[in-house]
Amino acid sequence: MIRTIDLSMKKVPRQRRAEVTVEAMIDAASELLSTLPYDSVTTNRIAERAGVGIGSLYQYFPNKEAIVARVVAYWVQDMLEEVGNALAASTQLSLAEAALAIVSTLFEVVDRHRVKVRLILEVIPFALQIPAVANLPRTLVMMSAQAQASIRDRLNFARPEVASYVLMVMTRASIIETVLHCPPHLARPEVERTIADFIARIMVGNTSPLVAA
Amino acid sequence: MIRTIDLSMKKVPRQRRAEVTVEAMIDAASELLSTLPYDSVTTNRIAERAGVGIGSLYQYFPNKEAIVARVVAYWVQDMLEEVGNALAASTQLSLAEAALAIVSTLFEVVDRHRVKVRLILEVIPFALQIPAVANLPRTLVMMSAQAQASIRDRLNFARPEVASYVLMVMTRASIIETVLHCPPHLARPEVERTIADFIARIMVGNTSPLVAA
Amino acid sequence: MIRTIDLSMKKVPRQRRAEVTVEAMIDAASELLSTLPYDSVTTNRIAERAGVGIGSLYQYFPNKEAIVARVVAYWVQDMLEEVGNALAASTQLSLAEAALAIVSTLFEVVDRHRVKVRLILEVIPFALQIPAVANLPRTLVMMSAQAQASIRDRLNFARPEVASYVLMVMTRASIIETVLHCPPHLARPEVERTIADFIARIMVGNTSPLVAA
Amino acid sequence: MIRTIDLSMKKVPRQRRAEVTVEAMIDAASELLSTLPYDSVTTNRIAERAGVGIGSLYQYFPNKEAIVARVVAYWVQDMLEEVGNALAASTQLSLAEAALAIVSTLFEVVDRHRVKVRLILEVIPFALQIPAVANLPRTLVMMSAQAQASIRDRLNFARPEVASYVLMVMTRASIIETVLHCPPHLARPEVERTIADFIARIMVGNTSPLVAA
DNA sequence: GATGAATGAGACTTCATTCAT
DNA sequence: CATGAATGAAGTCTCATTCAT
Repeated sequence: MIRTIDLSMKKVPRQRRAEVTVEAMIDAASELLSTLPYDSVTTNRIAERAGVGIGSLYQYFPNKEAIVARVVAYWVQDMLEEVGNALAASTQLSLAEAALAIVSTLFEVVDRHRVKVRLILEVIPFALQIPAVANLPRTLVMMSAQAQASIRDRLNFARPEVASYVLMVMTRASIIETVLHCPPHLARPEVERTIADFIARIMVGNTSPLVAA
Repeated sequence: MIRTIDLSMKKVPRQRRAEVTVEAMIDAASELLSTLPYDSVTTNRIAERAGVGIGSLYQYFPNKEAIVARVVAYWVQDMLEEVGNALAASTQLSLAEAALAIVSTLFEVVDRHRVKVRLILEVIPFALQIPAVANLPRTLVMMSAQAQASIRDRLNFARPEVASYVLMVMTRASIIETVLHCPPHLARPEVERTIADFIARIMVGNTSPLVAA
Repeated sequence: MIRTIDLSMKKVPRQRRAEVTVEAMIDAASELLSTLPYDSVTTNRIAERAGVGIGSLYQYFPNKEAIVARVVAYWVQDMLEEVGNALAASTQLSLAEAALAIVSTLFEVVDRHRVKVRLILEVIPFALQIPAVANLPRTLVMMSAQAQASIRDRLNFARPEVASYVLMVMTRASIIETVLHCPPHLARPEVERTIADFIARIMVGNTSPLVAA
Repeated sequence: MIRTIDLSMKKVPRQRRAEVTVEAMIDAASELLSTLPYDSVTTNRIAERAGVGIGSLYQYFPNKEAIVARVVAYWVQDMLEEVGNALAASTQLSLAEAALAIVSTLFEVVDRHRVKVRLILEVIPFALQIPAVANLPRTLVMMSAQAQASIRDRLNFARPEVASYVLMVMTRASIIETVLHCPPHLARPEVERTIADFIARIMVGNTSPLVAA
């Protein structure tokens, strides 16, 4: 039922020359996707921009979906790397400080890659079928869990898994929503601080009798 | 830069007969959008399903976008109405109870309209340019504010506007994300309760010195 | 396992205007098939020659195969009509005379439609999957049987069905083969007479003890 | 007007290694042709299956037609050899016995090579332009004439050449047609016997005054 | 000699939109 | 007003063939 995009290549480039070509095609696709309306990004234009024949593109990618998916997968990989690096730097903090650190980190990364995030979440029709994207929620939960192991230990949720999930969804969604669609009359830095604050409240509140039982 | 979809009709139906025709076209479009892959919803098919000639469709709508936008606008209107009704019924509750009530309400409505929500947020490429959709965040904030006036008064955020915005974004986003993409190994009711709980924590936490001061 | 070509039209022409268009397309296809190498007969060229847009072609035919199949079906229909008429005129003859009449008839028709016969039997790759073509053997047997009812009664084959089949295959194949590929050093009229003679021998021979038992 | 396929090789393999390579390419082509739909047999696939680079293929064959033609030529050569051997074993028989022997022989060979026969006669578009195929009728006539020299002498056709030609066409065509397209409701062995019987009638009939005179 | 990356003409097909009837 | 036949630009993708390495 749930189709998954095929990321495999028709032919794996063996020679250095071919590698360069494939790279050029992916770069071209990436640039065009970031520039033109999605439906204007045609395979012909990608090939043209990459400076290769359309036939070459189809030697390595079985169809249009495949190359777009590949590009998106790279984007996600890059962004996750950045997030990972940043999170790794935020250990050894108090709960509130950690919340702010994580939120700031995500905010910064999402903001810098605003265009790509929008493409993935709101433009490319099958983006959610791309494995790297479909796994994002889980990946992010795992990453922050690892990075914040010390914090997690201090938390004491009745259902840690559910709590982590909701916490991450709220964090991620509010950040992305703010970056992409924040009403202009609200000051972004303030929104950012508020998000962090709310996240902290949730974590702190955990110590209250309301939840942990 | 930010294009807005033209919802105006080429010609306003004057006769009763014409009104019925337009309605049939919108119903047909609505059904097809809910049924087929987006790219399979062609204007010709809409006309056919509505039992009118393709020419008639273009007498009332300037292009494909227009009729799709119109359909989406109706969807949004309907859903907002339901949300409004439900919220109105949840006054006079404690903070925690109110949080749970609101979350449950939204959950239920979003879940029932799952297909349409997904179409709006993840499928129809220009949905976010449709005024009714673009205004959704503000509208929801206002609606819940009105409905929960008593609660809002008991809250005491430093920046009420920012707080409301973030609160609503977190609520909305986590609900929608859960409805559309909740990992199967998490029990939905539990997720729902957790969301409500977290929202309550944020509101309750407000009384703590951590924030308001 | 045995695929059959779909001859149905995507849309049946309702208006007179549409009928004319479809006719033009079929005529154009027929002419091009009789003129160009098969692979050069493209749908675009057919539309161009018919003086219509390529889109119009695809309104009525789901694909290239369909229009080619339609053309072939018409060809077969026309030829069968001619054969039928000619056979009807050859009743009331002696066995030998009837054999000659039938062979002559078929020879004449096949020869006049030489180009089309070649296209059907040797060029169009899927011709044998077209119902009208696939049924040809049976159809021909039936037609000649009807026309030559009086003769058939005088024959007395042990297995009439098998005998008819073989008789017709031999007749048809030798005629077509001769028309299409007769070695130039053999005089065609003589070949024709020989074929008729051999067919007669088979029928006459039937009276010999060799077969009928 | 009548184009003939170029069977010549661009370069004649001089080294033993090259010979092996060419053989591999021909074998690969033969297997693919016998296995896949004709349009799926691409030069690239042939090279791949042969375990050589596509470039190598074009070192020895000027184009796709050439290699296909070469394959077909080999097929025909093989089949003719089998026919020859079989016919050689059927001398010294009575007319009727000889007819049955020849027909049986051809039937068996054609049936065993059914797939290749179909490819040659109904699938490969230019097969009839391949010399080996174009000469088949003459070749078969000559072969059976040689093999059945004693019989031929006993026959006494007015125009031996024409008679042989027609006799062979009828035999060949009815056999092939039966193997490839015999209606399922007819028992093949019976059809086979009937063919042989009819051929015998023709030959025997020769002694009757109807013809020879 | 062998390779295989690269090519690009051109095939089929779709669908939003127009306009004569 | 309504119709639906007609349009054609533009998209995806294939495959025989070349040529630099």
